[in-house]
Parts: sequence; C-alpha cells; structure tokens
Amino acid sequence: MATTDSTAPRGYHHGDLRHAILAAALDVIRSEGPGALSLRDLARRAGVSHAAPAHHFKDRAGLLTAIAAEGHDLLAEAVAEADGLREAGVGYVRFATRHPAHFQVMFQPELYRADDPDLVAAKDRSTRELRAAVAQLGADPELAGVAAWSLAHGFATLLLTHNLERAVGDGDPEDVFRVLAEISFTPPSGRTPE
Amino acid sequence: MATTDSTAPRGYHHGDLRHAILAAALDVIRSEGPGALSLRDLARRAGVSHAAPAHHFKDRAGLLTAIAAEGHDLLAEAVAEADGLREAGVGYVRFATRHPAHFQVMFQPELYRADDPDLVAAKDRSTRELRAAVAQLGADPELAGVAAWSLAHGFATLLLTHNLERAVGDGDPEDVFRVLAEISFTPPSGRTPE
DNA sequence: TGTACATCAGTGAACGCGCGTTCACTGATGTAC
DNA sequence: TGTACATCAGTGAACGCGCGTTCACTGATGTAC
Repeated sequence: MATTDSTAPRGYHHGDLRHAILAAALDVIRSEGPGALSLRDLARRAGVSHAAPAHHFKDRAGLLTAIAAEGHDLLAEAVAEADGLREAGVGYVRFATRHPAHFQVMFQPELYRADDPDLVAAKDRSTRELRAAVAQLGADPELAGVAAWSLAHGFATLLLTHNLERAVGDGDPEDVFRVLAEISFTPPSGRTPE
Repeated sequence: MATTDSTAPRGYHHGDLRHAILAAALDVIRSEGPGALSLRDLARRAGVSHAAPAHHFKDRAGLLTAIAAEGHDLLAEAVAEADGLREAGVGYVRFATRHPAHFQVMFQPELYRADDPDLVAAKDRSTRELRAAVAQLGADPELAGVAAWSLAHGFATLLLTHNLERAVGDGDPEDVFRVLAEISFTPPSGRTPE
C-alpha cells in the first residue's frame, strides 16, 4: 500500500482528524440523514478512539454547527460566482446538488447552535450574496426576492428528496431549473419598468 | 376533576391510545424535530407502559409511516378544496403551516417505509390532486407544474424554518403567497395562448 | 547541537443512561350457546 | 340469564446495546535557551 498520500493517517497523530471526521459526517448525513450521526460512529470510521472527536467538536451540535457554517460559505461562493439573477438561482441549485448534506443541515436549525459566532458570520455572507443577486430586480425586490428564493429552494429540496425524478429524468437539473426561471420570471410586457 | 370528557383515559384500557400516541408524536416533531422521537417517551406522555405503543405501531418507522400517510391525505384534501391553481398553491402552504410535523416527515423519506401500501395509496391521492391543479395550465404542464410546486414547496419550507420572518412579518403568509403566485405566474402577454 | 519544558492530539477504561425488544402475564370486552 | 371461551389492549420485569461524557494517561511536536 502506497504511503505517499500526504493525508494518510500515520502513527499516533492522525494528521487531519478534523477533516476526516467532517468528511465521514457528510457521508453519513447524505446517505442516512442527520439523525443517524453519532460521534462514536464517526470515530470508528476515522479509525480513531471514540473520545477523539470531542477534541475538535465538543459534541454532536458542535459538529453540525460547523457543517452549517461551512455550508453557508459554500453557498455564498456559489451565488457570488453567478452572473445575473437566473444564474444565481442555478448556483443555489448547484450548491444543493453538490453539497446535499450541508444543504440538509443548514435548514434544520434545531440540529445546531444557531447563535454560534462563526455560523452567524457565515450566514451573513450568504445572505449578503443572495440579497445582491435579488437587488438586480426592479420594483419590490423584497417580494420578488422571496419568490425567487422560494422557487430555487423548493426546486432544490424536491430534487434532493427524489420528488422530481419523473420531470427531470436523465437531464441536467440545472438546465431544467434555467427553463423554470425563464417561465417564472419573464416580466409580463405590460409591467416592464419604463 | 371532571370525568365527563369522553376521551379521558380510564381504567386499564386507554380507550384511544393510537390517537394519543400520534398526537404526542406530532407535538414532539413540531417542537424538537423527528430525531427526538422515541417510543418510550411517547408512552410516558400518554401515561401508558413503555411497551404499549408497539401494539399499535410496531416501531418508530411504523409510527412515522402512519404520519406521512395521514399527511398525504390532509394535503390531498387541502388541494382538492382549492379553486384554481393559485389557490391550490395557497392550500399547499396552508397545509404546511397547519400541519408542520406532517409536512416535515413527508419529505424525509429516510424516516419511514416508503413502500408501505397505505402510504403509497395516500401519496397517490395527493399526487392526483396536485396533477389536477396543474392541469389547468396551458402548454407544457409538466414544466409549469414543477415550477408551481417548487414555488409553493420552497415558500412553505422557508416559512417553517423561520427564514421568511423579515418578509412576512405579522402578515398572513397565505396572502403573501398569493402575491408571489401573481408575480410569478402572470403569463407574459407575448406568449399567452391565442 | 543538545536538553528541558510546554503544549497539543489522541488513548482506553469506566460510568450511567435511555433506548428497543422480548415475554409471560393480566385485566377488560365481546360472542356463542 | 348465565357461563365458558376467545380475543384484544396494556403491564412490568428483564436483557443487551450504543451512546455521550469524564478522566488520568501517553505519545508526538514545537520552542526556548
């Protein structure tokens, strides 16, 4: 077995236990849901004693808080990279499909400590990006923003819970979403700003 | 203490343990999420021995399956009563706000047995009603249906996870949703069917 | 270059807890005759 | 009207399990001098 992998665990110290635990946790959440998480199980998966995880994340809530914070950062990034409101929506959907475990945790606040400073900061970042995307709308950005967010969030959620398999089929969900955004947000010509 | 309440537990037999357990479960799910459910705890809340719940619902998954099935029936009813697509969306949102625990469980399939016959039948009913509502759309009902569903589902989900408090404030979420539906589904005049 | 010390990451045994499941049981209710 | 029997709902003791948490510990790494 090659020992050239710099992340391979070696000797007494794991080397990167924090990331190993996070990766295992995301795995479990993706396949079995957040309810199936236990620190002891994660320790087992990382090949480490059961008390080790508490060193990095005090407890289950601490771990989930870290995941939620990371999720908000990833979301902020995905939205910031997008050009235009429609593509911001696509970025939202892409984030959800690429990081389903983060997405799942973020929107179940009873799982983590919502007042954690790092989390709050990350959430502020994602909120700022979402607002910036919506600001490109004309009148009543508040309401139109809620509509846009609802559309993207609903699509992503239904996608992850396997409710759109008939509609999306083998196609690219992002492309399907582009069409939806087109349908929903083509401004009626009678109302376009002057 | 009045013993006139016909639902009051009396004597050896509870009288309506099945409903009592369900009610307690919905309570727990609403306030602490489905992860906090345990049959022993529900038995305690219903004032009954810890092995009793297994008589009605074999296990946790059985209980959650029953809740998901009941949820689909309630949703089907809410959508069936509505007049027009927009009101069907309002019905969807209303169902979510009135029965948040059912809503939460229904869309987390890893919590229950998705192949349970009763559940499948109930899900068929709600699917049929949703399809009927969407069928009122003109061209491409499949895609427009996904858009409508995404909008309603996203709005409901964000509402229940306390993400729309700024936008909705003290107002009635259902009214806010009516406006969103208006904004999103006013057909662009260039495209209205002849 | 060597030594001493501090700090950090991970160990492993021990504890108490709540859980689901099983099982022989008992009390209540309905039905046949 | 009475008796015998079957069925159903709920009991309570027992079990084994995985969990989180605590704690004294040890091995590895970095830093000061």
